[in-house]
Amino acid sequence: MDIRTLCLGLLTLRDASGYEIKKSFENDLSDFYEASFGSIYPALSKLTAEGLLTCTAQPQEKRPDKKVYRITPAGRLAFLDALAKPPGRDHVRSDFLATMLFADLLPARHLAQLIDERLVMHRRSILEQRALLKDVKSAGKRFIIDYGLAWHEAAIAYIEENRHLIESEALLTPGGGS
Amino acid sequence: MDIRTLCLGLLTLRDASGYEIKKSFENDLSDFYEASFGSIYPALSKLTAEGLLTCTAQPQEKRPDKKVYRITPAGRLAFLDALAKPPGRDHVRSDFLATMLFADLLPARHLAQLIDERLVMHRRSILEQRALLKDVKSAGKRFIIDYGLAWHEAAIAYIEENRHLIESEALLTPGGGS
DNA sequence: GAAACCATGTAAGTTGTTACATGATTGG
DNA sequence: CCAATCATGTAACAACTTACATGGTTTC
Repeated sequence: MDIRTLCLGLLTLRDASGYEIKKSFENDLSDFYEASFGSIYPALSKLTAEGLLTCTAQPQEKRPDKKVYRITPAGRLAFLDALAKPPGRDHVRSDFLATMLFADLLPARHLAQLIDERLVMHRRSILEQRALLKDVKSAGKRFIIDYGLAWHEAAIAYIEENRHLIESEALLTPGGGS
Repeated sequence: MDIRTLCLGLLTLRDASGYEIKKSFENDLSDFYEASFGSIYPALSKLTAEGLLTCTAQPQEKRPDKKVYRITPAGRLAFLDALAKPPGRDHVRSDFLATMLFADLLPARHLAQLIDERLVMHRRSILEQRALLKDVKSAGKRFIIDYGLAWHEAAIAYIEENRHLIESEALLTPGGGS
């Protein structure tokens, strides 16, 4: 599913501006999707040009107009059509895991630090997602946020239980450099 | 980490041809990285041109020469340099989870089928990864394959325990179409 | 007073995929 | 006999990110 289609989908949940859609990507969707303004704004313009969205400009003083998008009936149909197609497979790309593959090339301290930071990141994500969960009504949104939480917790558990397997083989270089 | 750098890294583990590197991506790395021939072959050519790899063509009868790449000392340094930089954050993109966000727009049967297929996919991945695990010696490789297994297992557990939350809200459309 | 937030948009650049081009061999 | 495996490579295309362009407001 491309950004364009996801924007359309998010607008089935509520009317929103490009900026608010970006926030959505950074909050609820942050664990399994990303999008920058550079892809969101053009997507919204194009969808509007195609009649799948309408746009109402709310004049704001001393600021660019806030453009609130609303999905049209044609937009809803188009989105249902996209949803009906079998979902593609996940695309994952983890620098962290790629690095762990080469754990034995890293100085022990550096490796330990990377792992510690990873754990911190997971714990921070858990706190953020839990905070979001409080005012979520939609079952779908709750499901995916909880999924993210379960994933972060599983990752923490796995890493804590197994880090010794790679740390015991890491390079034992005494002096790091400076 | 881009494909280019990962190819370089894989060649720190053993000499390999482009074809074999592709296999590696489809096996050990399949859960958290992907790469097509269209990115691998040009990457290897470029790395060779830059002196980070050497290439030995093994003539094969009735087949294109098999080009076996080997990392050079300069290549090793370049890779260590890349490893030293802090890893970027994960990039995940899951069509499945995006679809689940809109579970209430889907006919109940379709939703149930998507979830069932997802579970099948996870179970198949577990079998494949377990098979790979048998002849793995490197601690790093073992760590990441086990990580994948833990992830698949956590996903199955989560989905089985929570699918009812979205399935009870799915559209109750009696006739699907045909 | 600096950083982050609000608010939109474009253009250039990166990175990668898909499809094409070629073709023998092996296993079911 | 059909599909998969082995084996390499290129060109066109897609999709997205980064950086630029602009500028007031709120929070620490």
